[in-house]
Amino acid sequence: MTDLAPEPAATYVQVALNLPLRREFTYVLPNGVAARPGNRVRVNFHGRGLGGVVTAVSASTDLPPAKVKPIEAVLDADLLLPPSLLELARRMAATYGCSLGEALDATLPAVAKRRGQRRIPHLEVKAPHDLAMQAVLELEEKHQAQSRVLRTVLEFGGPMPVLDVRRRTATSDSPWQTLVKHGLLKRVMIAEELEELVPAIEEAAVRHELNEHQRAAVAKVDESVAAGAHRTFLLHGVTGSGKTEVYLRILEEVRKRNRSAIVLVPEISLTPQTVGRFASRFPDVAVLHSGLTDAERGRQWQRLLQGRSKVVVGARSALFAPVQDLGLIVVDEEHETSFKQDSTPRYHAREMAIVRGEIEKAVVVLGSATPTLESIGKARRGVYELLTLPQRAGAGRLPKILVQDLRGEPKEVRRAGVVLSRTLLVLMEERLKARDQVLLFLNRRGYSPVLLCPGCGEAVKCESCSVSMTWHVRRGRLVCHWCCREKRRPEICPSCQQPGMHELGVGTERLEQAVKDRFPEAIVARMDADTMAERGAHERVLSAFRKKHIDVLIGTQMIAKGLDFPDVTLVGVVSADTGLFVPDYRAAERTFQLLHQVAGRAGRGEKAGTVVIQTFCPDNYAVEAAAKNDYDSFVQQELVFRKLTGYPPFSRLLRVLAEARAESEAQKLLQEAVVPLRGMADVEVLGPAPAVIAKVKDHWRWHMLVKCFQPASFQRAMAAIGTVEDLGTRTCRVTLDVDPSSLM
DNA sequence: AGCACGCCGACT
DNA sequence: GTCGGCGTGCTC
Repeated sequence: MTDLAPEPAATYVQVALNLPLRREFTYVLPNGVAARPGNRVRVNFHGRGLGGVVTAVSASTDLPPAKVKPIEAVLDADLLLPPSLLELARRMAATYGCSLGEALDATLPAVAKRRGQRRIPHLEVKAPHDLAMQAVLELEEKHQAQSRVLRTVLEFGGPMPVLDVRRRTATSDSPWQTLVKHGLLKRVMIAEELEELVPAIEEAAVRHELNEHQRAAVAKVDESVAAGAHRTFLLHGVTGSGKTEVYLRILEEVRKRNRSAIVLVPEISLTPQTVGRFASRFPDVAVLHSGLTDAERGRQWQRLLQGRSKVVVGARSALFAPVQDLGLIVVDEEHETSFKQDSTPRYHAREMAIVRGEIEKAVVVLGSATPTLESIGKARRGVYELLTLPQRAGAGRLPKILVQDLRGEPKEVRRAGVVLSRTLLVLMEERLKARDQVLLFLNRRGYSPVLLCPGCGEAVKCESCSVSMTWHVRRGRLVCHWCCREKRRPEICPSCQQPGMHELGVGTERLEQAVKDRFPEAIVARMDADTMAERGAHERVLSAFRKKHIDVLIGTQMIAKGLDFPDVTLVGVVSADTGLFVPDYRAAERTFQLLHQVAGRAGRGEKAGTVVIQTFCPDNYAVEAAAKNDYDSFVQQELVFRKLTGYPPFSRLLRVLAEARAESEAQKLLQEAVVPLRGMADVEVLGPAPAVIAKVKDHWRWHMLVKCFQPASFQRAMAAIGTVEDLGTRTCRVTLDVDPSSLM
């Protein structure tokens, strides 16, 4: 009865799954199904369907055959991940200590589940309104989480995305799931609202005349592209020096050689204005922005694989565009922190751009008016080639910068809380009379960052985080900027029961109020995360500003970058000091960058611009250098500080963060993790110590900072720390951050 | 990361 | 007595 016919040889594949498991799993290919490395597959993993990527194919396996499950399906067989991108993902996993599957997930577009729009889970109130209201009150006693969730959804007034509910209430899935089970809430799938990013070609394809510096830069880069070898350039051009025109010319050259190019821009710059500029010059440009549906993203991918688009513009993830014959990668505004992903895999697009350049023998151009110290350091060591654009192109002139020492302001101005110096007020009045436009920059949203009891000196703090809550007038609530928890404003001090809580400090909301009070006839608009929550709001305000329907625009970081309005002749930095005293070695660098960028918003057109920088620290070297527009002098001084302290560019940093409900647990975990690092050559460890924000969402945080002075010691430190999933426990989460952008 | 199994408290 | 909370273990 034995069937002697030989079994056809089975084929096994290694599959990387998007899980924090740093190993691959073996599956068997069903008869007649073929797969290659780079194919995306669907597999059954522990009872659930998961997408994965084939990384290797083999004829045998050491595993007991019973354990090996078959591949369920090979997805989009024609959409094969190019080997160079598989290699890039491997390098990413090795550098950032994530699993290959996680790295690949960042590299590949999401599989479109359905044709058309993506549907995301929402919660809506199922019970009648008064019943739900009653439940909120009843649950307040014993199930605060459920009460908060229900209240939040009720107040939202319609289906609310689950993600937002969780963020707003700082809870897990379990409270809303219980509410669903009890019939108070209902989970519904609703198509995500999407706006089309229309690459409106407002601007004609003007080819600006290049000045000699621009010409030299283009020639240098083109020479390298022609040579067909990898090379990284650092293009340092002052604001308004015409960096974009340089990129466009280099792109033209690359296209002439029939090679493709990727342009990475910060998320915030991905406006129709920028896109239009590229689109008008390169009709086949593919724009990869965050508003694309998964299906659209997939289609773009296909177009790129087929070589139908050869120029790609996009934010961080556009780096993984599967273009053929890559010749050039541009990273515009290379100092922007949005190039660093702040969730796993915590990669830096700039670093990965260079790796991709190495793999595919492409030229990389990093551009900035204020390059990071890391990049300048590399340029000085000859790792990058420095190209400089020292003057403004076209009509623009550098603005006049005044530093206003706030220490000299009369008491009544300071006591008012809202600090608009007389200098700034006089200039505003003058410019508004002339029908010019004014930008006021303040990097702090809300009305006041602190609500203080003058009696006992206690500030209202978030119950879940160790930060004070910000008072938001329009919402009429206190908001925690770390966990988004909200609560009503207490009438009396929570600690000493005295009335008369006092608003301390100034945010954009308060500034807006002050400006409206002072200039009642002016049209004032505010741009920050609060006013821009609505889709399309960003575009709407900027377009109104462009049409001069707004006289004064107040904003946070959001207005610091890229805005180019010819009638802005006055820029006020309301407080240059907000970022100066944060416990981060880049405090000075970030302040300089910000001041420089903001100042660059003035005098873009024919008219001369003025910038007023208000500060309590006029002697600080970052403020001084920014006021003099002197990047080199800033770098000179900052390098001395970095050398002395051993921070980048003189080391590479590695941050390990442990978070747990019990503080001692986080502490203990790190104290064990640090042992193998102690005494390691060319490695210095700071900590373990409580993190700057010691508690977030009821989790206590400890961290340590590892300075690695050699590439080899970085590798050793990474190996010694081991895998995060081994380190972490059920109750203590561990995060490994290479080249961390935040140390909080 | 999920999602199972397995053990202790507050409800019928 | 059970329902249901979240603490360990495993995944080809």
